[in-house]
Amino acid sequence: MSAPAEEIAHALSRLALYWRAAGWRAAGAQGLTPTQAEILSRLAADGPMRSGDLARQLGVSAPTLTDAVSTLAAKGLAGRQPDPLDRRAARVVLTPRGAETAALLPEMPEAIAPVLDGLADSERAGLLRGLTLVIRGLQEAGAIPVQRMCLTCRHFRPHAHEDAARPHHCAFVDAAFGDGALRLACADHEEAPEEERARHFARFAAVA
Amino acid sequence: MSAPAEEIAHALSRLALYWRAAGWRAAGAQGLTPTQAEILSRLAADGPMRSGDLARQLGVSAPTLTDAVSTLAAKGLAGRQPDPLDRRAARVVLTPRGAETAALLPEMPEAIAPVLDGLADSERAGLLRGLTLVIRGLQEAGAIPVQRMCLTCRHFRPHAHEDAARPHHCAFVDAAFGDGALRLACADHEEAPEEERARHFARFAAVA
DNA sequence: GGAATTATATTAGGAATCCTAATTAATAAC
DNA sequence: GTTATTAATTAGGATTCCTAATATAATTCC
Repeated sequence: MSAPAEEIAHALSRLALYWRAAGWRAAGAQGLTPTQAEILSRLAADGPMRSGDLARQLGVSAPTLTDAVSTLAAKGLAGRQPDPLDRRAARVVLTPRGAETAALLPEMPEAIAPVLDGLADSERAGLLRGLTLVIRGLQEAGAIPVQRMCLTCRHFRPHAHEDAARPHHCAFVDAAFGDGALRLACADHEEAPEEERARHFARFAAVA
Repeated sequence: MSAPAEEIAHALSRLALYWRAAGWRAAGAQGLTPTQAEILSRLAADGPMRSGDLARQLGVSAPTLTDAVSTLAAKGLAGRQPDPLDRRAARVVLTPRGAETAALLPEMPEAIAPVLDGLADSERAGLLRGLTLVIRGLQEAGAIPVQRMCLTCRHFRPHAHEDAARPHHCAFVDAAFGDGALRLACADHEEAPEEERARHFARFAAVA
């Protein structure tokens, strides 16, 4: 009855198709494919990364990632460095030109920005909250890699305040915030221990 | 300040990557690629369709769609029929084996169902509402094709009731419903005229 | 009615994605 | 020290996906 799970999946499916198609257009403007563009963006945001980590984050196999990095290397946008800690591993790094190109890539598809800006604050906050819960659930299930999000951070204090608009607290910046300010890739993230993560998640999800 | 548009885009981006990767696994179980699986699913749900419409719905170019249909035809899962109304056009149809295969494809990635089911009713409703608004916005911008969703349906009456839990009304089934029951691909959908669509959309979005 | 335009789909050509399976090399376990 | 295990690449091949060009049919404009 009140089970719109299929409709939500339907909606996510449509958006995933759109995202992919928009990725071709945006990346194509820089002479790249979506996978190449995504690699450049990740490296620009997070610094050099091991090949395997990139593959996991993009959800592709290791050989696919190797292919894409080789192509980027041939274009002079990325390179490989041996990892000093593990000589089996290779760290993928941006070249200066790769960093320049990454800076030209849009953060999101062109058409989506005005749509999101057109939503009411409460709509955006609710949407972000729901998406965050879904991502956290998929992480919990091992379906996607853990990211630097509030829900796994040791600085996160869900529902620490009475204020309904800003119930959560970030111990790092020592400030209250609401669902609208939830982060998915915070620079100050520090992974909380398993037990604490589970406790925070339960508390966050319970108070609907 | 309360502008989590970037975070929402971030979340959608992660989910799009996951969706694509999950699509490879699910389709692969039937010996298909994600594009092929998507074509079978669409045909199974909506009946024979013109090649161009399929390409638009999947967000790929016409030649890509032609490729995929040719591959499906070689596998004995789909075929082409000339369109009696327009002899330039070709309608893509499922073979019996194609219909059987389509029935085996999961509605959503395996890991997502328990996650969505684990959300509170209000979370699911809020998430669906937000996603519906985003999709409608992208349709309005011409970025994705219009679908058979409540927000474009002539039977839809947004906020026709006082009941906060079920404020909307569907004139087709003559029943009240809430955000959680919003449909994205309703079999009884009938496209409303432009003016009515805009009016409904404004009313739906305004009452947050 | 006939010519020009537009729309639908396919073909051509080629780069890149993406997979699984097999290989090489380095680390970890025993 | 030998045996797993792990990281990454190579090998091989089907498919995706693009743009540009082509054939055909429908539509529009005189």
